[in-house]
Amino acid sequence: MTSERVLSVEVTENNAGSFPIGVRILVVESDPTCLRIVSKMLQAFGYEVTTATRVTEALHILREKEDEINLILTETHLPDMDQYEILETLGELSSLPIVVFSADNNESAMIGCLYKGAALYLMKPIIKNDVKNLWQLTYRTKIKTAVSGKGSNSFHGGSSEEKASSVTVGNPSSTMGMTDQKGKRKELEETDNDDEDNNNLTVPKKRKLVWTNELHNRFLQAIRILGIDGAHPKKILQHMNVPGLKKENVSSHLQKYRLYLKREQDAMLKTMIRDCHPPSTFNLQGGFSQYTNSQFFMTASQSEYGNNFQNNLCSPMSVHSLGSVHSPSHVKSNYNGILIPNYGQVTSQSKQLYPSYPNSNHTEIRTTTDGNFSRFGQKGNHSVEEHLNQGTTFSNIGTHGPTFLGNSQQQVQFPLLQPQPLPEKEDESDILDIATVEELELLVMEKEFLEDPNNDLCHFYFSTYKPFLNAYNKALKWPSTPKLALVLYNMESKIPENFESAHG
DNA sequence: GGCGCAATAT
DNA sequence: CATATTGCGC
Repeated sequence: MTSERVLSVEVTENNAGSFPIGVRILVVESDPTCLRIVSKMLQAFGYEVTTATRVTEALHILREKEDEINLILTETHLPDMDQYEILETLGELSSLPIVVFSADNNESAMIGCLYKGAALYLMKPIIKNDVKNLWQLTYRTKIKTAVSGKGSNSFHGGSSEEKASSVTVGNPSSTMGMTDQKGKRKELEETDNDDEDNNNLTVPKKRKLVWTNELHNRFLQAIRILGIDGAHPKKILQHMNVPGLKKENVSSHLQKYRLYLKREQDAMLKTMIRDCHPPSTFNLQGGFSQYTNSQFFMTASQSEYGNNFQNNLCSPMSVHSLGSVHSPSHVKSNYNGILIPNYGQVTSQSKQLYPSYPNSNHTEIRTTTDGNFSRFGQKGNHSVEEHLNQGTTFSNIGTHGPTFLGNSQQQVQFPLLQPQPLPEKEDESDILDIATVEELELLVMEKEFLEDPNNDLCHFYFSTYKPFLNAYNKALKWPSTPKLALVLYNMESKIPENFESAHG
């Protein structure tokens, strides 16, 4: 066992590297919960996911549109087929790399699968690092198969949008042609290329870039590093270091981002003017300035819905994304006992991201009344419950080079809760089993730090704290609002009696 | 030539 | 709808 973990190359330093755009993975797993979690995990890394619960279904999908799939990730214990048979059948039908995952930890099963053609054997529970670099398997396959077509530099790159077909206009990069072969091969093929034997088991003709959480996180991170002055598309692109990403993508996103910020800010100012309650707790600039790093903490009183909350200093968009960066050790409680980490802030000592919009702000929760921006940086999930954010840090932004399969270093590890007894069945109870503010606070922190699929405890949250999750998800609709405060607000009716006294 | 911005296209 | 593309002024 563990051999697959050992097998992984551990590319120490440049772990940030690149990550997949437009890589679609077919996940075959009969257990819906597991399927969901794995899917989510994959999506968090920017993969696109197609799911199947049966082998037959998977076969169907492959027959229909194998060319849209880049990799198969399958459980080994499926109801309709024997484990090795699965591999054989899938292998016959498609030439896609097959990665299996299973709870089987016996060596023979593993070896058997590998022998039967699996490219990789992952053990359940799957963790973040297991899937992080799966795209590289597709890359390998691609190269192998692409050789026939174009010789050397046909790097469809696990990267993104193929400009492949269509293309209304002439061509963007005809001039440069294939000059780029160095460090970052961001450009893809020219418009006219693989005609003859179009090996379409490469990346499909996904042309529109989807700004996933991960992608957006990188975007934000880059901006944060660069500061307002350097936050231009070109630089951002460099810092993001995502293969396949083009400057135009960044520009476009940046444009949207700024627009968003502006609207946020406007709304904020309006509400400030309307009822200018001076910030009761402390003054933003002053209050925050002591923390120059990425850890801010804000106080939030759960008493008032309206105007007691401090807003984030920076991009509301970053609320979700940056959440994962802080270390809980910094979190202290005070005031009402509630202190939550603030996400997104304007770090970069002294320089603010968007000076034109005063960052000092204290506003109401309802800065954006309808929460229509809540989605920024969010993957396009619909059901509220699906809103699980991916926490990821990018400690080594700026380093280049591809990473390899492997679970190298863990970023920030949070000491956390002991595995709780997990009620087998879904607890539909509306009553939260939370006695103190500290517990709740912990829960919020833990959720943010640990919902990270990296941690198995996410199961725990799913099934146990449904009311909390609901409230939390509701809270996400207001990006610039301290989450905990909203969670509290939303849970108001469900907070146990002793709740108040706990922090009184 | 890059950038920001707005309009327009997809 | 989110993203891409284009055109214009800087």
